[in-house]
Amino acid sequence: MSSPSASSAVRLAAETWESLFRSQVAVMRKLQSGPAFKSLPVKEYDVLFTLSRCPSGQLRLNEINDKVLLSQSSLSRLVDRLEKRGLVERTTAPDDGRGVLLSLTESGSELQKTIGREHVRDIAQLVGPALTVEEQRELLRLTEKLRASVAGHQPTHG
Amino acid sequence: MSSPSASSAVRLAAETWESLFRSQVAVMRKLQSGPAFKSLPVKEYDVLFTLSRCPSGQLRLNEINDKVLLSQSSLSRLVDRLEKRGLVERTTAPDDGRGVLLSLTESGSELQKTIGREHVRDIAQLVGPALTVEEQRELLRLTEKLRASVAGHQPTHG
DNA sequence: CATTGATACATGCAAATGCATCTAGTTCGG
DNA sequence: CCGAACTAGATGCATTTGCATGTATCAATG
Repeated sequence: MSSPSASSAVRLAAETWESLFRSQVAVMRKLQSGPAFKSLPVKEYDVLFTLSRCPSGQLRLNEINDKVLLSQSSLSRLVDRLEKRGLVERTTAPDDGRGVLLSLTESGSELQKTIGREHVRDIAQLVGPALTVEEQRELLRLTEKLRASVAGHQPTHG
Repeated sequence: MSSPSASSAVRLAAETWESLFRSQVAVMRKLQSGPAFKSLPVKEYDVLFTLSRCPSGQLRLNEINDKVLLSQSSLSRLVDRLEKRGLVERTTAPDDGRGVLLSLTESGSELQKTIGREHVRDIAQLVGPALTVEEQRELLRLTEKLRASVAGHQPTHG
């Protein structure tokens, strides 16, 4: 806790997070202002996307909640909206009566694909020119490592 | 536009962004749930922080708006709240009567420092164990490069 | 310097969000 | 089996957000 470089280690971590955060803001701002998200807000698309990547095609609400930066109640209501538009379906979880399984409808799957294609192009246009392929691979590796480490951590506040 | 690996380049960019985004969500979720932000929401702290880093101590609202993921109107009202709490001050820009310069009050500066100290510790606790110093330096470099590239880009939609 | 268009920020209003709480289903100790 | 503690998700309500628009200032053009 008191090595010669303890404070510089703390500073480096803070600067790294700050830079990661600002780059996320910059990219996200561009992406969400694009025409891909005129028909559906990014956060709602993100739920459709998450469902589309899931092998079983179904996810519990709390699993989805881990992936998006929304409170439980906000996600519940976001899903209300998606359901009202006929893009997803709620089902009671078979093994746990409290749980809700969410799945894409045909229409939801189609909309996800349509937006997804455009979205992926937008991403490539932003990230492609910014970083070499090698740099992208490294950024992918580092952020994945960071996410994995953070996901498996206790708060430890105090 | 049609090299053999065009589609895999697109996929890599998309996966890289996805990973960056999810890691940001995971870290942010931990950070904002900590006790550091009981007294002030993260977004409001972020404005205080941004002002505290600024050499002149003053920033235009539109400059701040570039750094945070908020609409212009939401930032305007967020600043209302900060002003009402006596943490910042609005001044008309001397060289441009339309503009508003924002600066920290003494009280705002103190609160920023108090929260900031705790916040930086939390960050170090999350990022420090996740990545080596070398990896953090590389992540810092890559995200900074990405941000700089994206900031200087036209939308190019269509 | 009048006019037209653009830029910076504020505001009305509807929609989204989060906190606290509620309901229902599950788990565990006896 | 029963009841207490726990978990998943829904809901009431106040706050926050964004879109559209308003107001004031600036810049460009004739």
